[in-house]
Amino acid sequence: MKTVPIRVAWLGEQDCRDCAVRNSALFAGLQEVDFGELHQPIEDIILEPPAVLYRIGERGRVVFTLRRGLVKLVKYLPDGNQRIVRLLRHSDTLGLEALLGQPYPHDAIALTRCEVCTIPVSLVERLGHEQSRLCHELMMRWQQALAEADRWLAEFSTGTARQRVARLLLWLSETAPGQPVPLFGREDLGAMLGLTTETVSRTIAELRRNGLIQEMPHNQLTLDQSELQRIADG
Amino acid sequence: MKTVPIRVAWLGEQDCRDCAVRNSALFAGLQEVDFGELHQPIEDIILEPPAVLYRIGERGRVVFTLRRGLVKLVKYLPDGNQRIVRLLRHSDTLGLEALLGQPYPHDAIALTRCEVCTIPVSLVERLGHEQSRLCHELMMRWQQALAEADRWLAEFSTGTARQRVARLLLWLSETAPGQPVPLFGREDLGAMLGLTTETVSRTIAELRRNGLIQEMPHNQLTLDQSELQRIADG
DNA sequence: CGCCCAGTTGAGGACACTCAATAGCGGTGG
DNA sequence: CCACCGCTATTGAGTGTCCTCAACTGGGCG
Repeated sequence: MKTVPIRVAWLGEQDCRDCAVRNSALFAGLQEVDFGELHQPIEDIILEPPAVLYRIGERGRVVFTLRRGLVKLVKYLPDGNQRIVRLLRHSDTLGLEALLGQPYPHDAIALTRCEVCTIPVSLVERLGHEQSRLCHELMMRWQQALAEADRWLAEFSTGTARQRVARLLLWLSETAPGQPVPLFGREDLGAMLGLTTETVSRTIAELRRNGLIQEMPHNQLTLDQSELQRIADG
Repeated sequence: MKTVPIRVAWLGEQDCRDCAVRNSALFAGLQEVDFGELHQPIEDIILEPPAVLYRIGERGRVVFTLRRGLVKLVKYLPDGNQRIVRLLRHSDTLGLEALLGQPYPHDAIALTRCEVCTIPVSLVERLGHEQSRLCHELMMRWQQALAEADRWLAEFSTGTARQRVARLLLWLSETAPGQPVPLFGREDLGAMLGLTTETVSRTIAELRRNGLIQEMPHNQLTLDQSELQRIADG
């Protein structure tokens, strides 16, 4: 059995050469010839929200690359409240802790429909011995995660409710500026921003009334980027 | 010239074999024999607050190991306000970004008198090619930094002012429970906790009135650990 | 149809922020 | 040695934002 509790669909083992995130994924640094090594079971699965990738405290034997979708990393406070410490998106890596034999430090839960590669730790270790480039690539991953963590602290836990919401919406639109962004439950939004669901609801309602955001089908939003940026900057 | 702007004292090159943080430092995983490689200029310097280790945007060619003291990592918001995203302490590593050729993403500023090892990136790279254990050690560093970052978000940017202050004081006493903890400027405390200086001042004054903390010489505090823990847990 | 859950909206109050004045502390210079 | 200055911490009053508790709405689904 794997550590992936909910497997909605299974795309089958597939060659990373064809991966859509080839250039930004973990094995991007490998030469073509190295892919001969990849006859390991790298599985590609699809998760429907709110599927659980892993639970806090579990010791997994796989790391994940997120090919599509959004995943939240959740911690729990002494009083039982949840706090979302980060979101992961396209080409981000999850569960690097498994490489160090450490238990996962969060719950990882899909916020949208996700496409995820599961890569056995044993494979990474084997390749890592010969491929110092893989080692470098892994460090890049960690560094990126750290930069995001710092950004979350600085942007999403600081300022007024309106500023935080605006910044989060802009963050969500970063990958594809101008495109509609998915909006999720008020409870999740609150846990990301350190606000209550009611405050988030009110703030979003106000942005909508002022025309800074517009509802689209499928819970998608179109943003007034410049105006939101003005709010975000205070 | 080095990237260290303020060098108050220089202890001279020294063999990492004798380092006080040998077992927890970056090169802990290396065998005795490997130290033959270490005829590189690993410098050991002392910084007085508020000395600057590095500035945001700089591209350094050294990583740092903190042997003694506290260092703050500072980001700046669009409105110019600062936000301290993390503190580093005994045996923590700074500036890992340099290993990836990236600019430092924060200002790193000494909060207390600090003793710091500066390790040239070139040295780490050279050793890393042969020593996969060093690679592993580096990943541990990154993971630890990430765990701390998440913790800061969850603990110090959530809850009431009293809870945040209590958690920060407990965090400061973690390395040496029961020992007095250093207290720094209200402005820094505010930037760590996402509060104003006045609120921090009021909160600390109240804790003092209630006997949960006691002033000591040299800006040191003794804590009522259990009672503070009760507050921290809400 | 009616339940259930998520989102919205409202009223009231608590908490933290703002602005402002005061107090304490260390350094400097007369 | 003391007076003065500058800086930080403290304290106060008033305001605003966000939280709490509660009622209401609306869509999805059995």
